Amino acid sequence: MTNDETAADGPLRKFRRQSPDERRHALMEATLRCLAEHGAEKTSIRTICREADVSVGLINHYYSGKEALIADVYERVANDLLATLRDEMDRAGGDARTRLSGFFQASFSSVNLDAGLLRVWLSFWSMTHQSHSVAAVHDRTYRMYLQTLEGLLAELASERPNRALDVRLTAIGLSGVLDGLWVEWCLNPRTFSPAEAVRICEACLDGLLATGLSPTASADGAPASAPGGR
Amino acid sequence: MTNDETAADGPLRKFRRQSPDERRHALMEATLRCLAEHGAEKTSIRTICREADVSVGLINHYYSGKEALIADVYERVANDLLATLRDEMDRAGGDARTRLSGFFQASFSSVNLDAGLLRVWLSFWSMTHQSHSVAAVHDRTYRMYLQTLEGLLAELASERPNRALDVRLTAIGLSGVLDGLWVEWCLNPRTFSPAEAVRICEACLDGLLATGLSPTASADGAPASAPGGR
DNA sequence: GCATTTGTTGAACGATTGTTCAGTAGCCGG
DNA sequence: CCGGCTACTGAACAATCGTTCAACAAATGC
Repeated sequence: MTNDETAADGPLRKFRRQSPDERRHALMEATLRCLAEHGAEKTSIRTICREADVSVGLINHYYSGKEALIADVYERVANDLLATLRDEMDRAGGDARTRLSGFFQASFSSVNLDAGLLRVWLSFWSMTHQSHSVAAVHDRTYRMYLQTLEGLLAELASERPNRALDVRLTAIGLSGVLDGLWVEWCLNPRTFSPAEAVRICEACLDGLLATGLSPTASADGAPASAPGGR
Repeated sequence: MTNDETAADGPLRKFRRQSPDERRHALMEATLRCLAEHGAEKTSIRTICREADVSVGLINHYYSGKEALIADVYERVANDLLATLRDEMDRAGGDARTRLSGFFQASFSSVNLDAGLLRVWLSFWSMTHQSHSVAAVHDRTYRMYLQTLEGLLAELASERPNRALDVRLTAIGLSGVLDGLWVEWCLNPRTFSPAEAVRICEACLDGLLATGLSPTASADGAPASAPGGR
């Protein structure tokens, strides 16, 4: 079952040589499955190798260590996620507001709403402290994530030139709601539904757009009754 | 230095007997320091015992295992955080809107903005999968956290009876922004400032209040241009 | 002062960790 | 068909993991 050799190969072959690219990809996939299933704490070199159906020594042949492997997986997972979100966003519609809604809905689609996926991201985040490379991957991918949101918001702002809008802060706020709700849903799916999460994001976006979060406002965090607070 | 015996005790005493409550408290504090410093992966029974200046066997005398100890720490940390937030909130002012601002500011005060503290929470969250008790602590404490926000929002809604407001969903949204921004700040403090985080929360709150998130709205997550959207 | 209670120790257990490296074997050019 | 390259194996390593438990010692009551 774990060995999908063609039948003609016979039982004699001990292993199959693969190109570095193929093998690296297989190792990353196996690592991903292990992280999702057991979490970072229980994911050992041996667990990964058993999942990938290779021997313990192979990982250190392709990677300098466990840390480098996981950093590589992080980069791949983050890029895949962003690509998926962008696809769904573009599929949603033409104007910026509709595409933002598509972004929200894709964020809370069944593909992403998985406790295993949360375990994967928690593993990455826990490693940012001990591993420079993992922290670097986080910075790089999160910046791209923000840039995607900023692009949409800039487009949306140009459609409504009468209002000022701090694109950077608004994007940060959106990513905050999205991430926060996603984490909480994965930790306890019974608290709210994905559809409710999307509605919350829409409402927050409207609030961020109305306020504008203009950079000219006072720098300190004074509470100050909100200007449009009625 | 680690032994603060009174001078008269002399160098002969090997250890000091303590009451179960004292010892349990000391073990929890030591565990907290270890989780903040090294993360869950590198926090072993031996690390904790060295930090608490006790022998390896003592933990299993007070707790059924590592898991039970950490669940206990989780409960304590979550309760302490909520108590602090409530204090700062009440200190902020009288009306609900001002107290909510106080809640925001306390969430992003220097006490909470610590990468070590994030490591602690990541440890807890990663364990919800393998440990029933840790998951139970999360459910219980997060519910109390939500109830605090819901109380403030209900109070705020009663001050403005003309608008409908889904208190539950709004509280979930707020907790999402707060958590999401907090996690992201701890992962990379250079992206935005605490004061900016507070401003974002205020703007999101205004948006949530304006929309009302009334439960009568369509249940599906249809984008639909927001009713009050200018 | 002595016996009792029990908080505390620390050696020892088997299991598992990441990494190393000498050796094996699949595959490709000849 | 055969040498050579190298992807690959897997035993072995030292270190560390969580847990156990018999022995020890500090406090308490007598």
